[in-house]
Amino acid sequence: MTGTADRPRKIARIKDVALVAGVSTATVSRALSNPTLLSEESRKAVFEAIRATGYRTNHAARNLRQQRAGAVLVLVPNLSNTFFSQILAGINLALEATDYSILIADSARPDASHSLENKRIANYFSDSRIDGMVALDGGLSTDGLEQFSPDIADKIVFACEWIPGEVFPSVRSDNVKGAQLAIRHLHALGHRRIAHITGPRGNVLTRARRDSIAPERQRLDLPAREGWIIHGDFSMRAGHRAAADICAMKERPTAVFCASDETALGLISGLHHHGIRVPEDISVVGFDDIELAEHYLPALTTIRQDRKALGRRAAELLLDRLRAQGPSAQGQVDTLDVELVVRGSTAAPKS
Amino acid sequence: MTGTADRPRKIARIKDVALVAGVSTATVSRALSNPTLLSEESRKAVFEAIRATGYRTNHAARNLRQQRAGAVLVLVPNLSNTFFSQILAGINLALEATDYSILIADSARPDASHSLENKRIANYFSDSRIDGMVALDGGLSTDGLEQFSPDIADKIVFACEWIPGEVFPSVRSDNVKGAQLAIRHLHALGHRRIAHITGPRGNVLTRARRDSIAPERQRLDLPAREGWIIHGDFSMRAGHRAAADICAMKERPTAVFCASDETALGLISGLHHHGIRVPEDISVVGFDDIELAEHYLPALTTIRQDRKALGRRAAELLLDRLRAQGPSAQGQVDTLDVELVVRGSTAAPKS
DNA sequence: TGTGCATCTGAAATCGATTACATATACTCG
DNA sequence: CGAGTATATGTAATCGATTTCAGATGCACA
Repeated sequence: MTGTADRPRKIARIKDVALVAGVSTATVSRALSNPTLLSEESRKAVFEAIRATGYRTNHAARNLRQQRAGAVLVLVPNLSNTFFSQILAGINLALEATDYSILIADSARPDASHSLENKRIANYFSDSRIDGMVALDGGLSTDGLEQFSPDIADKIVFACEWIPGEVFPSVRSDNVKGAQLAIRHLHALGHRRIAHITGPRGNVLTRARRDSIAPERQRLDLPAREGWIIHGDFSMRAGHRAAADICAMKERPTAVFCASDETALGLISGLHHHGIRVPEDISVVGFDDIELAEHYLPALTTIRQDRKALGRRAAELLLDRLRAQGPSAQGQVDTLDVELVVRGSTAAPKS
Repeated sequence: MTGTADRPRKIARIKDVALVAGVSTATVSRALSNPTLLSEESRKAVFEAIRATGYRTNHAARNLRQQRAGAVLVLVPNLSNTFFSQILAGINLALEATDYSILIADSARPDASHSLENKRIANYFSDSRIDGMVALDGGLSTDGLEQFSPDIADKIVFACEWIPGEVFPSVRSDNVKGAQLAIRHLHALGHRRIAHITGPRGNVLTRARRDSIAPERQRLDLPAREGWIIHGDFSMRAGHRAAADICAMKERPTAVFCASDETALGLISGLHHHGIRVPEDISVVGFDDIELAEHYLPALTTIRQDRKALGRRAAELLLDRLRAQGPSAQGQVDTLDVELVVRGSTAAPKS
């Protein structure tokens, strides 16, 4: 009692369908790719035969003939980092309706050099395993990418991060606005001494967020101290460590804008260990609005970026490029809006 | 000034290599797959030609000929859920050395029925897009999977979750031991009234963890109340909501064991809103040891499961099965150890 | 009636590798 | 020395689809 009907022992090929339908394989193929070409009669016969045989297209054969791979690579800086799952979800959303599969690879290979790493990526292309790539890692070295032939460069889109000065199109959040919103919010609450914990050195997001602060400080006539820019790396640990630095300052800031939510949470935790309360003693603003931000104690005031949309847009952009024939416009940048989400970790400074 | 050497305008095929090396395509192919078969002379010639032409194997062609797909599907219940990225990282670790690509798909399709969903998965196989699958979703309905032909059933491995009573091999954490460790730890601290917030109804992990509690309570002679098993769904929100329930109890528990860290964190946050302190008033234990657990306020006592190892083992198991010829042993279960990590969210009960 | 065009279909080439089979050569051993 | 084996290589079939090209049919119109 395993099933209602006997299953064919072999998987049906297009030849079998043609046989059953009493037509040629060409006709079956056309029925699938361009049904209007066929007469009503053969169309019916073919679809009936497909149903009867349980036929499904063999992708390897199709891809070989059509000189495509049918897959898109998503290059994630670090798969273990939970930050990227939302972006991945967005990419998946855009691609699951298409006949492109998603292939993932982790670009964080501590043992491999940059050039080796880039070779590995290029190989995905030349192996004809992928047709295009969504890169989440702005840290790819330009050297290696230059070695990509120009038509491969047309098949890469960056999401979230990007390579400064390069031609690859990218989708990113409005990091400048995010930083401005954070500073203005703190300023509006009455804060003047505002510190910043940065992301990792060399990262484009680090730079975009960090460098937006100085002009904004100037505009609002806020003081600046060198020590108020604290080096971090987006991690909780970085926030935790920064707490000690901040406690040791003689001119202690009353508010800290962190380049990531994780760092903000680590900071709050670290400050707590030092007996400093948030937001009573120090206000903290994050960046990202990860799910946890809402549930932390205190709930985190942060800059929300829509990671799912980021991934989705990037995938759509890539699809456009893959479907387009000739070389496409270079350096297209798609900037997604961010918004300030005010929660419990910010308040007016004391006194 | 675009590069140092001219790049061939067309991608080299095996035929080109053969031409350059002065051998047949068969010899080139053998040089790649089984070099010892060749004479020193031709081997050298071939490799030299490969280097000269920049030849890379076309995977579509190879896969077509070898009747394989060269990819493995990872079925994730919900890509947005950050829980799975570590497992994914583990799977990646095991597969990146092989010539299998990782393909991901999200099984959370609210619009689709189970049978449709299962069809979609089966299609990945019959499309010859994948050779095997690592499923992280124990919620796959058995109905659909029964429709898979037996040889497809040989190509599925479960990680983390599993389908009770089914033949698919699986890799899982020792959920029973985890629950026991949690209860014993609380008992050792002096707690007697211990509540539990479960995972989602119908989930195998929910059941495994929940059902391990009663025997342990009995063994330790701890009281049980019906209300002390609170229905949840692994989410923070569930923990948040449960806080209200707990506060309303006339026989309030002094400790809560949560089926997930996220729920535990939500609970702590919720309890805080009600003016109940952790661990002073109520102790809380989680399950998973997500990165955040260490950095929360208070740091979370929890059961650590090695998600990366989970993914890695599952992938290795799948590889074994794929490489094996005939049908393999059914129902193999690989249980990974868990450990108790004691942090700040548990303490002896007051008075 | 014949020409021209539109519509539909099939035969066969093609994508790029792997591999079964055949063959050629060298070597071993009775 | 000849049969038998091992070694090295090439020829051509093969995987399963798509697509070019050509042919067949039917119809409109001069």
